Amino acid sequence: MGASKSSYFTASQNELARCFKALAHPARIAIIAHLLEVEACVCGDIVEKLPLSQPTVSQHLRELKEVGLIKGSIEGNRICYCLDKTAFANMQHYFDLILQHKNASECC
Amino acid sequence: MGASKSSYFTASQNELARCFKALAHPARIAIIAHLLEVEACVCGDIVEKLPLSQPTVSQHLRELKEVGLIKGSIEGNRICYCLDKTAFANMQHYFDLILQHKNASECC
DNA sequence: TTTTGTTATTGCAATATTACGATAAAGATT
DNA sequence: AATCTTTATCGTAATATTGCAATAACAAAA
Repeated sequence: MGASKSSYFTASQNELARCFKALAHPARIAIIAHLLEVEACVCGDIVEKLPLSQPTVSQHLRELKEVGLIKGSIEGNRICYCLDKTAFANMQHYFDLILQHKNASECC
Repeated sequence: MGASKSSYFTASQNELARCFKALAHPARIAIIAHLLEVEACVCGDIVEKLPLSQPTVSQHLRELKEVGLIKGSIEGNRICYCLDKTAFANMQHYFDLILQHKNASECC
């Protein structure tokens, strides 16, 4: 019955899926787009930009942070978030591997 | 309430999230890995390789097909699946854009 | 035509995600 | 200290995903 048999797959397959899952919501795509554009990346700014409540944004930020796509540093009262491009580079590598793979896969 | 306010976001944000969602499960990562390795890409082969039932694999294949990451062609009785590398190239472009973006984002 | 083989679909139970009000936590301000 | 500001967490309702048995659909084989 139901939901996620992650123990059946390899660690790297689970990890990769976990990273993609972090990107699998438009709000988190929007957060990333915003962090890419602005210099000041205070959490409150993101809440204002998105049509979502503060707790919901905070939850999305946590999911992005948990897979390492963003970092947050405490600045007194506030928290400054920004992208960690290393994590994005790691994910890009997955597509490199697929696209560089020479096979006859285009059989259909 | 709950679950998905996709109407609040742009079409491209929703589309991108939808593609990432297709990759957000280890079984689908495993299917892609298998299609990359083998020449013969008959559906039944995938079912044998994965620790999941035939209906479950069929459902995962449909999700991959719906976002264009794989294609399926009918071969008499069977269906031959393979990767569509164009779709992967499109997704890779997202990471290109982020990584090429010159900003002071590393503020944390 | 009946049977067999292969894949898709349906229906449903278990689990996960999403969203937010309420509230907690903690630094800043008065 | 009391209050304000900012962010995180808890609790919970609504919705989505996952997995599979049962079954349908359909071509191939007998």
